[in-house]
Formats: sequence, structure tokens, C-alpha cells
Amino acid sequence: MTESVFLEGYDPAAYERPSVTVDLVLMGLRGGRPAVLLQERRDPPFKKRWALPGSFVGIDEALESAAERTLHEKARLERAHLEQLYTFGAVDRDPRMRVITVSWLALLNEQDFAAALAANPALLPAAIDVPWAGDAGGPITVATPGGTPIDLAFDHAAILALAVQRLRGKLDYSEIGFALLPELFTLRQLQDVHEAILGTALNKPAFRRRMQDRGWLAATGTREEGTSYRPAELFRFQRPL
Amino acid sequence: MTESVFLEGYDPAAYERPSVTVDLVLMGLRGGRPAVLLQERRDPPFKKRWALPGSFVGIDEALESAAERTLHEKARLERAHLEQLYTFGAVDRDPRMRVITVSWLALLNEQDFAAALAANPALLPAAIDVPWAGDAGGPITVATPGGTPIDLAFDHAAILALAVQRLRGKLDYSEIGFALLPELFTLRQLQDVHEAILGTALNKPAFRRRMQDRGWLAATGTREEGTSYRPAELFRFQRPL
DNA sequence: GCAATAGTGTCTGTTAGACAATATCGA
DNA sequence: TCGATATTGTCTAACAGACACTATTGC
Repeated sequence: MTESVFLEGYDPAAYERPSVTVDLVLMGLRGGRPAVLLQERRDPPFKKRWALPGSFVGIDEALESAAERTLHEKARLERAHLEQLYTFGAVDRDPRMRVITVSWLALLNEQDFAAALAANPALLPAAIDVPWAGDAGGPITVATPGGTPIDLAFDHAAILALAVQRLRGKLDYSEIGFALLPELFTLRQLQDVHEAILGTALNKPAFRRRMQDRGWLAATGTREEGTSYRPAELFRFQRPL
Repeated sequence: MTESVFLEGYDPAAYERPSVTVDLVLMGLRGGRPAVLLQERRDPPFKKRWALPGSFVGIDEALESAAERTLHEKARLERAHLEQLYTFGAVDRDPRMRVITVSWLALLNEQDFAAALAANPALLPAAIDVPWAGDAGGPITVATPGGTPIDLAFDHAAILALAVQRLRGKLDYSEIGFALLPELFTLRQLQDVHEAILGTALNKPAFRRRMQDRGWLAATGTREEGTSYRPAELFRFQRPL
């Protein structure tokens, strides 16, 4: 491991290395509205500002493991849909030192979202406002449950925006939406999730047809209970074929 | 910058930091077939094996800048479509030490591809075989111009596979395909590019309509020259609206 | 029966693929 | 004129949105 071992004679030992972190966008639905779990910064920079939960990547830890560990440490959850978003590496994104962060999207269903909040009351379930604004989607904003707008620390607003954009883009053609639902759900609940994420109303028959045609829905034969009207059938997600 | 400045009291100075690199998938077309520029490794590990061109990220260098610098150092190109793909961080992806790599897709048109090759003859223009294999796309393989299969170094086969997948996925609905064409091009050339990347034939009238409807094509009024048949109109890419 | 929502059927406009007809160039 | 390819027109099948109709539950 001396000089010239590396690409083009570059000696890595002679160069300063950046810190690498993972940051998690813990998204879910709260009362049917999109929300994200934030953490208040205790120290400068951005002291007392809200930030995405994150942590440093250990030297013997895979990126995915670091994301999973962070999910467990911050939200006390064992499992969630976890997918890498993008890596942010502007030189001055952290004023203290060079930090490159690998951002991840974590999707929680309503129950897991509430459980995470209960397990770690320091987390804030911030509401995400997703204006429809055409197909590209307008600028997204975050606010406290009380409605006060939040100005996120670091470049976390950009990370969150990317998370929402990714989720929206994959919602219709991928299985990603089911990560926001419980094991058993009705078609109406599925549509509600899609509408909440997209910020727009969807056509009911067309939506049902699409989802059925995708082969994602396994009928359970059981129905929801406790309604004062006709109870809807409960479905379970199944991978096609 | 003392202890407890960081998230959750983590002291970064006390922890070993990983090296961070950028790796470039320099893709283009060579004789109408998808190709990628590779570099032979001079030293272990993977000595004499082919790898994606890459370099270490400087401590005062943004990720994107590192990618651009690498593009310039390895291919002597000033500009190209450059987009971040994914960050690979398995612990043992480099047997010597911990290296996290941020991979990038760089798209070159046929002329730039040839120029890069001329400027750096150490690069190998490897052919990418893209079987159609349904919509998801089958396993992609790389081979020398002579046809000998190439087993890429490190996890670079996975990076390349992701690059092809990304390119394919975005081809139809984004402007990405134009990065593989010269300033002026005919509709047939555009269709050829799409067919080469997708590995399948496309319907001509439908393809033309789609591209026109996207608002991407600006007619120039001029026509190609030197054909022995009816010359096609030359178009220029224009951003819609 | 009534209110409310689940679930379905049908019409219509849009879009892609198939196919073929017409246009235009060099030789 | 012919050969080759550009360019356009038309038919049809697939699909989404709109809308309305039927079904089923608790009260």
C-alpha cells in the first residue's frame, strides 16, 4: 500500500480524507398527510435548527449497514423500505469540515411512524406540503405540526425535495407505495396514499384497474370492520408472478 | 470543533475516515454500438484487469468537480452529460482499504468518444452487449473490440450495469439521448441511438411522433448532404418551451 | 328505506403500433 | 426513369379519464 499502488500513481495516504455520513429521510403518513421525522440540532452549526437524522459511517461498516443502524438508533425500527437517494458533497455543506453525505429514503407506514415517534420523542413529525403544481411538482415546504414553517439545517431541504420527487416518480410504476401501508389494506387506503403523496386527486376506476393489472394485489376474502357503510375488501401486497 | 459538536456526541476526529473516489462510466456509441471507455489497472489488486476510470476526491473538491476533473484528465474532454449514478460502499469492495466510490454516468457523442480515445490511447473502447430480454433488460456483458469478454475489476460490472439501466430508463422520457448525438442530427440517427441503447427495433412513425410531441426537436431547414437517396432534414435539440 | 361508500360498466379521447402511401433525392 | 430512403396518413388496439350505475353495509 505504498505510492503508485493506486490509480495513476495517486497515494491516498498522503491526502486528507473526508468524513462520510448517512442522512435519512424518514417519511411516512400522519393523519393521512405526508410527514418526515426531524431531529433538533443541539450544537452549532445550525444550532436549534431541524435536521434529518444521520450518523457517521464506520470504517468497517457498509453504507447500507450505516443507514440501517441509523434507522434503528434514531427510530428504533428494525425494518423499513430503505433506498439510496443521492450523495451530496459540496465542499462547504458543513462549515466545520468536509463531510460527504449519502442520503437515504426510509418509508414507514402509519403505525411504524407513530412507533418511531413514541420511541424517540425528540423527533419532530414535520408536515410536508406537496403542492401539485403540474407534473414536475412545485417547491415543497416543511412545517411543524402546529404549522410553523421550518428552515432545515445544512442542505437538508434539497435532500428532502429529492426524496419527495423520487417517491412521486416511482409511486405509480413501482411497489414503493405499499411501504406506506399496513399488511392489510383496502383499495381506498391505497388510493389515499397515492393521492397524499402526489397532492392530487385520482380517478377511482382507473386507479383500481391499474393496480389490479400490475398484479400487486392479492385479495384476502376478508373485509374491513366497524364501518357504518359497505365494508371494503382487504388486500395484501404480492410481488407479481 | 471539539467533542459533542457533532450529531449525538460523535467525535469524528477520533474515527478513521474512508477514502472517497469517483468512478466514471464513459459511455458512447462506436460504429453505432454502445461502448464504454476502460482503463487497464497497472497494479494490484486486479492488476491487468480493466476498470472504470476514476480518481480520488480532493478534500477541497466537490463531488461533481471531481467527476469533471476526472473526465478531463482521462478523456481530455471539457464537457459531457454527467450525472450521478449511485454510491457504492461495501466494506471489502477494495481489498486494500476502505474506499467508497460515487459513480457517474458520462455520455459522449460519437465524435467526443473518438476524440477521447485519440487523446488517451491507453483507454479501451469496450463494446457493451445489451440484450433485449424483455423490458427489464438482461445481464449486460462487456467485450474488447476483438470480441473477448471482459471481467471488470472491483464492483465495476455492477456500476456499468446500473449505468445502462439508468440510461435505458430515462431514454424515452428525458433529454438524455441527445447527449449521444452531434449538434445536428436526423430523426433516423436519433432513432438509431435509441435502438442501439435499448437493443430493440422501434416503430418509425410512432417514434417520430413521440419525439416531435415532446417539443425537443427544432427543425433547421437544412438537410444532410452526400446521400445517394433523399436527404433527411437536420434537427437540433431544443429544450421544450 | 336511507345514507354512505364499495365496486363495476360504459363511453370517449388519446396514444402507440402496424402498414402503406407519397415525396424527394442521386444516378 | 429507378432505387433508396424520408416523411406522412390512416386504421386499429390498448388504455386512461369521466361519469354513472349497481351493490352492500349499518342504522
